[in-house]
Amino acid sequence: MSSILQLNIMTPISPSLKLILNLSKAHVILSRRLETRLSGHGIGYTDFAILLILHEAPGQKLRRVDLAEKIGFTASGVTRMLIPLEKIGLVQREAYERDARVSYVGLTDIGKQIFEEALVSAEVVAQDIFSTDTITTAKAKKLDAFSDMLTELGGNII
Amino acid sequence: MSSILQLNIMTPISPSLKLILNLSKAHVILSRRLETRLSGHGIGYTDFAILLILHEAPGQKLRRVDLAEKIGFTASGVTRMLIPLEKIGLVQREAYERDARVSYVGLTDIGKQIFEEALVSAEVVAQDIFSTDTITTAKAKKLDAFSDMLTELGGNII
DNA sequence: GTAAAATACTTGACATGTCAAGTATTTAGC
DNA sequence: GCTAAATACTTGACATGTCAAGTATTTTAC
Repeated sequence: MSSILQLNIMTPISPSLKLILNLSKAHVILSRRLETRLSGHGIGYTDFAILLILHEAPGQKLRRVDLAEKIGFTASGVTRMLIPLEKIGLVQREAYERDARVSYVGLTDIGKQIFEEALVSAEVVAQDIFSTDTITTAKAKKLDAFSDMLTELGGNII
Repeated sequence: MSSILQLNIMTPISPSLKLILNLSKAHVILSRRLETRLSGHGIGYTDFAILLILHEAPGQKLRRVDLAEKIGFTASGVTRMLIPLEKIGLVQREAYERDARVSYVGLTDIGKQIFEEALVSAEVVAQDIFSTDTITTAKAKKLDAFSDMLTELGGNII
């Protein structure tokens, strides 16, 4: 530091690393926006994701370990997240007779109803975010390429 | 439910909503991967992001409120995250004589050194993630478009 | 068949944030 | 210039996860 004017001459941050950091921030911004809207239905962003995954699953139920893999949590995290959802009756535990280690999580009728109501709100937010007003330079066509990239990066919830 | 075979006939999840959920999962996967590598430098993923933002800031310092906006946290979150970083001497608090409400956070010499070492590790992970092996269909050329989209979605850390 | 390894899940201790409220200081409006 | 509003930051209480370790059950390998 011989110079008083500290110019940032070397900023060797690669585009790849920038992308990862920017993706994290985008997640924070977007999830917060959905969270706000979903709170009107009494559930959070993660709760919504869990309900959605169960809703799309065959028989609307899943092994906890598979749910964990889908949503990107640890098994422990799934156990923790499901506790309040079971308590308010949106999901229920189902034993698996062929393997006593396994317990399935299934969507209840109430859970399905709450999810479908919340989905409407979530879609409003999503459409708002991706309205052509806000997304200008990157056109709607590019959404597919964007989604493909996300999937390759591990983002394959649904 | 009159049918025994429960077909999922209606799955009206829009591409926009899917994209948001997949983006969140991608964040979890990617940040976990970086976190693992950064732990060897004694810092976490968020710590790294904070150090990076400060490193790129003019004078390598920032008001806490501006740091919060950059990283996408609440002001409270920034206060909390900075406590351990101050304690181990990677950042330091700097008073602002023109406004007593404000306190700047600046990178220390040690903080700069640790960051630059951690950056090497982070870049290795980033290059690995975006190596053409893993990213096949979406080519490296598309990274720019992807980054543009992220920026429009609020992902503008750097 | 049985011991060892693997798998599914839970739990205690803790990290990393948020939200609502509070303090201190500055700015704006009259 | 003085009061009210806005801004910057912190703090207590809490939510949402992780990690390491533990339990129970099943599978593998000999």
